[in-house]
Formats: sequence, structure tokens, C-alpha cells
Amino acid sequence: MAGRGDDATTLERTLQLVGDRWSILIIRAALRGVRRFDEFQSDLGIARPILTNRLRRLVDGGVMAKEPYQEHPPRYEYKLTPAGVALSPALVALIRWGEHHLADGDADIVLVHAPCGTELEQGFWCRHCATTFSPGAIRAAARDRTDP
Amino acid sequence: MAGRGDDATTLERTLQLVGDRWSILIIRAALRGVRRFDEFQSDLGIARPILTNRLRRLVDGGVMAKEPYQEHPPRYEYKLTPAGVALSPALVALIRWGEHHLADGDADIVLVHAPCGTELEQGFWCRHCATTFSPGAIRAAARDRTDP
DNA sequence: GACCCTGGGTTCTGATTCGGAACTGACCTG
DNA sequence: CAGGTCAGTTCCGAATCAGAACCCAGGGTC
Repeated sequence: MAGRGDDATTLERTLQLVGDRWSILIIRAALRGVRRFDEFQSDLGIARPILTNRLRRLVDGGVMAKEPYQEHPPRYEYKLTPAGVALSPALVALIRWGEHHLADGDADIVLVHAPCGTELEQGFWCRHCATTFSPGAIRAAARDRTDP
Repeated sequence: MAGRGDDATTLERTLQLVGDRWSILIIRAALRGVRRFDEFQSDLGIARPILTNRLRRLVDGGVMAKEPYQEHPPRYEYKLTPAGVALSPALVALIRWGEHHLADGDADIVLVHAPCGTELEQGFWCRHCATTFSPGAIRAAARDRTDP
């Protein structure tokens, strides 16, 4: 993984959004179907003020959306936006890393392809060369602004 | 992404290790070739006590190794272990997410396949079905302990 | 051998942030 | 109208953070 460090700022901003102990867990819970404030709170065991703060940050960052699901007592639910769902490769990579490199004993879980139950693999793919490759073959490049 | 939450503890431990504002950036710098304490410090702009603390945590967690590179004035370098390098899919996923969902203007970088310069894709692959698939088709399952 | 330099830290301060418990306020339910 | 639910907010002490300064073991330099 060679290349210059110009993506530092973007990575830093990404980490300011989701790089804390709770945000990823909140997103994970949301992917499992958790929607409501109290549900997040009891599911994660997070302190309520911090949950308030994180949800607000994720909403501001475009990862989640706050939508009313009833009006008379105004109640809201938090659901992932498409951008939030797009974080799942990162989530999957972290879960898999933990299971393969941190697991000691009981909590052994694998992520599988639901239709067939085979453990999933996660790789880098080059459409042009029609091949997978390892991290060593990754380079960072300026985006070509003339193609949109 | 359905399934139970039994991998919560492992994900939590993963996040205790790398789920803060700096650890991922340290790993990213290491992948770019940064090795020495002062080099990390000036590259990242991290406060020195926190760098000490993070490096120690990453070494204890098996992500990095501290090795002497000279003896007479005893000096050390920090390099990624294979487990540390194995975090790159997560890193790549986060960088790509940021570039695609957070980029506003200048810092537009894409990650490409070095030999040909084509933007890389990152996907889930099922060896059995010989197909790629989306996050919706992921399920968590207990590892089969009979197949070591 | 007094002086400064480098690398890799540690110690000392505030300033932030975190976590927990309690409180609020709007509504429903018996 | 007493009690419960939901979505927060307030108030606190405890932990963590960032920054600057300090330390120490070796070199080099004259």
C-alpha cells in the first residue's frame, strides 16, 4: 500500500465520525434492525447522554436518518441511510479481523453467505485485470476529474 | 445482515484496540512505511504521551511489534505484524467510504490496483456459490468446531 | 570533558469527554 | 389520577486527552 498521504484528511474525518468505541456498535445494531432510542440504549449498555450525542453525530454525518414514526407523542426512529449501509464492508472487515485474530475460545462466530452457509471471503477486485489481489498491490491516486 | 449478537464481545474488544481516533491512523502510517516514534509523532501530529500509550496497546494487542534496530544507543522501531497487515481490508473500507461519502472537493483520492491503475472494488465472495453478494446476504453463524 | 543534539520516552498541568443516576415532559393506560 | 413508556436533558465525579516541559542515555564536536 504505497502512495502519498493526501487522503489523510478524509480518513481523519471518517474517524471523527465513526472512530470511537460506540459508533460502530450503533451501526452494527442498526444493521441488525434496532431502531429506537431506548432499544439502542439497552442493547448496547451505552450511557444515555452519549447515545444522544452519537446519534446526533451520525445523523449530521449522513450515516443515519431520524424519522418520526408516530406523532401524538412525538417519537422518532433512527435508521441507516444508504451511506450508512455502505459502511458494512468496514464493519465486516473489523468483525472478521476480530474473530480471526482476537478470538480466544468461546465467542467464535463466522460470517457466512446466508443462502448456502459458506464462510464469506472479502477481497480486493480489479475489474480491468479480472483478478483479486493483496493489500500490497494497492496504490492511492488522485481521482480523474474529467470523467464524471 | 441478520443473526444473533454473539460476536458483540469480539467486536467490542476489536474496537477497544483500534476504535479510537488515532490507532487506525497509526496503522495507516505504518502501512506507508513509518517506523520510528518521532516519525509517527510528527507525521500524525499526535501528542507524545498518547502515542506512547497507543503503540503500547497495539504491541500488546499483537498488531505491532517493537524491535530494536540498533543497540548502542538502544533504539526501537515499530512494525506491523501479519495480524496488523490483516487489518488493511478494514482500513481500505474506511478510506473508500470516506472518499465516496464524505469527500467534498479537494481531497479526492481513489485506491487503485497498482499494476493497471484501475479503481479497486471490494466485495464479499462466496467460494461455494462462486458469486459476489451484498451485505443483506450475510449471516452470522457459530463456527463449526469439528473442522479445526 | 563541557556542550549540544537526537531518539524515545515520562511527568506535570488544565481542558474535554465519559459514564451513571436522577430529572423532565409529553403522552398513554387502567 | 397513579403509574408506565419513550426520548431525551441535567448534574455530577471519574477517566482520558492534548500540550508543554522535563529526563536520560548515548554520540559528536571542539
